[in-house]
Amino acid sequence: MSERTKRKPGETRDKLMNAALTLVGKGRHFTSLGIREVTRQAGVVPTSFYRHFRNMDDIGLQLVDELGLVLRRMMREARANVLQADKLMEESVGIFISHAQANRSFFLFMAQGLAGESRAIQEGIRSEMRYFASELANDLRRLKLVDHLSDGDLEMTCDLVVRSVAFSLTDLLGVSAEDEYQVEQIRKRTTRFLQLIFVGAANWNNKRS
Amino acid sequence: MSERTKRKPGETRDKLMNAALTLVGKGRHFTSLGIREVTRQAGVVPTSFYRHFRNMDDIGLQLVDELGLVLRRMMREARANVLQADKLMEESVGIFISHAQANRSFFLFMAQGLAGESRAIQEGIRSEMRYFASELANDLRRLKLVDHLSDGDLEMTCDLVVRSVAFSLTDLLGVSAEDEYQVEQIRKRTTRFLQLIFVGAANWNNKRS
DNA sequence: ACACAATGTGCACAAGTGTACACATATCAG
DNA sequence: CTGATATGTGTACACTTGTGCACATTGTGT
Repeated sequence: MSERTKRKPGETRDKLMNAALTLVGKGRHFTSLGIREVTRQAGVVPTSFYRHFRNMDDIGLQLVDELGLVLRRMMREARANVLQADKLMEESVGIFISHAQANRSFFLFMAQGLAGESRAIQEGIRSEMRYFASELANDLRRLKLVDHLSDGDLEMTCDLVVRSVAFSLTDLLGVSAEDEYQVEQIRKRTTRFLQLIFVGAANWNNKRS
Repeated sequence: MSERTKRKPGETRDKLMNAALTLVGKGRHFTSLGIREVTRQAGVVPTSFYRHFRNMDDIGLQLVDELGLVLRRMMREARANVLQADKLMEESVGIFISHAQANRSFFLFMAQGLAGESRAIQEGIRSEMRYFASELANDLRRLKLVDHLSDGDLEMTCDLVVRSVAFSLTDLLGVSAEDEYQVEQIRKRTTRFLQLIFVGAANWNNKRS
């Protein structure tokens, strides 16, 4: 009946995760964050941390899960907006860039985690990327754009696409979102990368065997 | 005239840089290393650090320079060994993998630095990669393998190649060098990535306009 | 309404950290 | 050889860190 409860369940938990993300967004590296630092940023007493997480690795893993949600949202939007095949890559790259900017901290966290020091987090992020690549392969097959490729080759192509885009991420996160010129450069280059890859995929079978 | 001096110039400096590298090799992330930790590993008193470096970023930058040397050595070996064009990619990937394993710590440091928290180190590594890509472009042009590509397109292709290989690095560094099966998988996949890219490059002009 | 579990707080402490300062020793130029 | 300079060492201090413990507050199922 209490109209407004002073303490919602999981409130501090969210505050802590947001705090960690905020610090990452400010340029700190996740691996170098400490428990006290995070709780301070969250405006919470240090010991509260242990009510929700065992250690920093733990909070990292939970951030990976949330990262998964962000990626799914992005995929959903891409599927909804990319209708005609000819603009496929420009559109996709555009959607990717706008999501990366809207969730800057999340993507920073992702880029860091790929070479982070926690094997578990690393594996988590890698797994998200694999999932993303396989969904991409499904979509492409459904659109009948790549009938000439074997399943294995299609998977490889999508893997390379996802990697290339992920690498562009580090370019993108290195420039401020306001620097429109630089962002535009990155957009163009990433798009061309993808086009190059798909030209390769289109002519793949001719070469092999 | 002293046959053996007890203290060689720059000896501690090297010990410190090796110590930092060793710690990175052991799985620690460079950004999370502290001055005391490094000096301890080097078997040196903490204050000695300041005789050679201003702070951790400084030592990181000097490591980037040494990384440059490692990369040059690798390029030289590649140029010497890759003679016939048909085996070009297998050979190159092989050389890359063996160098990456021989200098594991250096390449770990490189992979970490790409998303590290020091803008300067990040920029340094990025610059090494650009240099590498442009040298690759020179070599390819010299071998007359890519006459149909404009300078810009060739540069882009090489950029994508370098990025893909760099990303494979994170795969490679994630498995132990003794796990031959996994290493072989990575070798195959990376080679196929490069082949795909070059098939794309070979058919690039047909597509564009 | 009540007891219990979940969550938040304050305090404490040992350990580790960056770095300043004064001093010792080695190397080198003249 | 002699001083100057570069390099290494020991001590010290103010802070920060992770985390254990006892206690306060809140939310929930019955």
